[in-house]
Amino acid sequence: MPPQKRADARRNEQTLLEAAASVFVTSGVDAPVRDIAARAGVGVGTIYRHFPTRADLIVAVYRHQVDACAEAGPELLKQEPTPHAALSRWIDLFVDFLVTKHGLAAVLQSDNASFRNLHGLFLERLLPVCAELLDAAVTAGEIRVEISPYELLRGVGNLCAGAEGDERYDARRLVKLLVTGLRGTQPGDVTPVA
Amino acid sequence: MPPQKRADARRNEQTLLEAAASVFVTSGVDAPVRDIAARAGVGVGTIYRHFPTRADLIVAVYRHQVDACAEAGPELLKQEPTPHAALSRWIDLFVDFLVTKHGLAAVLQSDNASFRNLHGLFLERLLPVCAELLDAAVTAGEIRVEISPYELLRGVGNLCAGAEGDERYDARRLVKLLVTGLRGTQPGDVTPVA
DNA sequence: CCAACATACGGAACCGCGTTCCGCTTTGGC
DNA sequence: GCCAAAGCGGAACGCGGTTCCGTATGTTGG
Repeated sequence: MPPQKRADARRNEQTLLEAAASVFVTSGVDAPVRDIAARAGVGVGTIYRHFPTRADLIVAVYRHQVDACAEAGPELLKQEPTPHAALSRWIDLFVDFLVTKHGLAAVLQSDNASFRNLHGLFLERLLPVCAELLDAAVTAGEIRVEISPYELLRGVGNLCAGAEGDERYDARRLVKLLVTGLRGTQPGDVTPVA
Repeated sequence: MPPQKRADARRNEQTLLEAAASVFVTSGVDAPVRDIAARAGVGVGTIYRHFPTRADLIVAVYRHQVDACAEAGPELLKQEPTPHAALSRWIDLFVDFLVTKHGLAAVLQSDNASFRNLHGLFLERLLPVCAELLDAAVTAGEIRVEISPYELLRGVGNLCAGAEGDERYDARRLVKLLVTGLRGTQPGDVTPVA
């Protein structure tokens, strides 16, 4: 068993998470590390002892929400009338999450080495869920297009990038288009357009 | 009439464009300005006298290709059997262009002030063309989904971001999905899937 | 309660990047 | 050949992530 961390260290870690979360809200996920340190009233060194890289901090801040999103998957599969509906709702959740975090989607697709972790966390948690929902929809015959869970997730993530602050661009609409497109062309299907 | 530029200046501008193009190919669009200067055998100052910002240099390097893409639009409208086919082909061109330029799509969606120009050039040249094709497809009754040219262009661009170097992610497939999705669900339609 | 040691802290320093600035060089019209 | 004007090189600046290390502080055995 590793020895307990010092009390002040644990306190600082908490403070940092809160400071980061709050700064992310106001200045976006791209906020300078120094700003977060300042907000938390600590030195930058302290950040880096707790979170080896910027990306780790971001991961830590959003871990709970990502988990929540992941856990919602199976629930939706039970509640919604069809697997495709569940998939669609779940993707809505994902999109809501991304779109409300200024700059998150953008940073998610940066292949900067330091952000691998971020990408990694999202994949690790969400990919299995996405796969489950997608599989269900496929075996239910609701999806007639070849697509991998990974591709779907990335596609949706990409569509969400830079979606804030541009009233001409509505990520949700495009994602909906994509998800609807998944079912391929079905004869006699009634698709509400508005 | 503005006075002629000095001979060495014109020569340098050319050299710079070539150097930049070549560096972009090997190191991606994100290559450091210093690398480009070194490759061209000039100082960084020279770059900035010719191209006020990084983005302007990128714009200059790709202007011809963007123009070519823009000009292909009306052509396709004449050649292809239907407006939707023309739109689809045109978007293929656009995607090809983006995907083969390492990092371009990513930089295109960065809302960094300095990249506004880039975004701007693309929009200025391509938006009208996209609008024309989209309009044609709409009035031909081939598209039953509300979408603006801007949104389409951005969506496609976004889907292309980070597409290189990830064999699990095929931007073309997703774009195709999106474009197919534009027609909405049509009864008895024959959509070639492969 | 008090050393004495490990642990954690602050923030200066470092590196890479875009961009700016300025003293020097080159060009081209006379 | 002369000399503005135009252009050039690259040092210097600001900013952001990350590292380092001298100092402070929590912890623990006496």
